[in-house]
Amino acid sequence: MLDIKLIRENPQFVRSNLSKRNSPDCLKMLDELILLDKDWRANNTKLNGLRHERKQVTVEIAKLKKACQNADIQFRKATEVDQKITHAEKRVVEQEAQIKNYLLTLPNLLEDSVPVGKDSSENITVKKWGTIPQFSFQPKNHIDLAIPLNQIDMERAGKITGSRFFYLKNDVAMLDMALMHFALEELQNRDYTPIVPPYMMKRGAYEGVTSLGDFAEVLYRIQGEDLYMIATSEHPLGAMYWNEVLKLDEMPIKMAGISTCFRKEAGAHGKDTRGIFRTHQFNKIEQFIFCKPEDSSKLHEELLANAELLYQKLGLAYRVVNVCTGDIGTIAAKKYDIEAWMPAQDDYREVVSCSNCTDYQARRLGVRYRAKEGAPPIGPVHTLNSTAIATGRTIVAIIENYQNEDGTITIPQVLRKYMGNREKITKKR
RNA sequence: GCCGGGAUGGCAGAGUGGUUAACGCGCGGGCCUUGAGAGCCCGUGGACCUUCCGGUCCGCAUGGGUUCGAAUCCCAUUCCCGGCGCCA
Repeated sequence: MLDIKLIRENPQFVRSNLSKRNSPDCLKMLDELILLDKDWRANNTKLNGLRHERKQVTVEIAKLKKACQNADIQFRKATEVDQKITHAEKRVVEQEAQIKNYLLTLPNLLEDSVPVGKDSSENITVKKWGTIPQFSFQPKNHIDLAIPLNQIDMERAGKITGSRFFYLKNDVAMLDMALMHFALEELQNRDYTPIVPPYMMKRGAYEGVTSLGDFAEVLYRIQGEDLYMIATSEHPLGAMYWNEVLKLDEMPIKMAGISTCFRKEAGAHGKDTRGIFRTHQFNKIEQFIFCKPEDSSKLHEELLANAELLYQKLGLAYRVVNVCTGDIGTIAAKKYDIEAWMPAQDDYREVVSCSNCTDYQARRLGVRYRAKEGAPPIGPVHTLNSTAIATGRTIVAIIENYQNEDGTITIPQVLRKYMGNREKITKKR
């Protein structure tokens, strides 16, 4: 959510920033919001005047009653003003709801270093790491490797839940846990607090951490309850301090979220349908930070560096892209993606998304900070989030990058200690 | 799930139908002081208007209701505490 005061005081600045997003709707909304806000303020002032009038009458009645005098005239006046108030209130409440809706829909302001572009094809590669593996044979995709080894069962998952679900079995089931354990240990060594959050959230909390469009497209709702399954632990971690005021000396708060993620993938029909690359359910370790505004740029780089180091330790080649204005999404002011090399696709694919949400998410959530106990709040904090490891896609990368000609898969060195010190994934009964 | 108790500013905690959320702590500013502290004075939730002097409204968990008037009475919901029940 943007600061309505900034919109009032400096509409040109907001307008020129939002125009980089290549979305005429968004500029139209901004113009409508500015007019609506002006009208609301006028109506609100009028309403306050009426309420004042109403209070005066109440005071008169109290006086007359005390003096045992007749107050019929005042009662009549009260009823009259009440009607006007009811009318004015209705309009003001409606306008407030509309304004809130505009504010929840308008996207974040972008940082200057975000490249201008129309879609993901115009993201800028800022770094490449590692060597793309060369195979002396035709490399297979993760499914054609894992199924003969009896490590993944897609068919039976389809039978009980439909497409985009899976059973992980044997070594790959262990690999899933090993990746979680590995990422968690690395982050704990950097003072990130491990947290298992709730896997469901109320709508009100959810509106604070995500954009309204996500409710239909990605979130599973629990029938008959005001609860949504989390799409990432970013959401319950972000909502953790909902409507709270943090103290300066307790920031930055660095957390490592541990959770399964649930996504409808409603807008992804036909994309990545084979295997476990894009699924309705996967495990993920997520990094999340609450910090002072002046620290967020620096910490954004830290989150990226943490994620990069994990992929370096896993020995997976990747590139880092600076996501452009047309692809960045509603809440981020700047976003990096890490894309790992996927041999079967002969391309880099997204495995990490690392965002600086500046004050946008925090303002929606009402998370502010104060200098010390007793001092008044200074303003909204900044929030940042980044994948550490999402197991599904990382498993795909490992299986494909570490495949051997005989169809077995070498286990990356750093994961062996979590997998009984075995070196290879082989066929299981 | 049942019975009982509760939710008031950053914190602690009064107010239990009549305009004003007491007192305190904390925090900010001022006076005093070589300085610090103590002491004293003023201020300290949010929104809106403003000619910058000030003015108005909202705010006592949330949403309704009763009343000329609600932190206070009634109903529903959420959460917390205690007791009972159920449960991996």
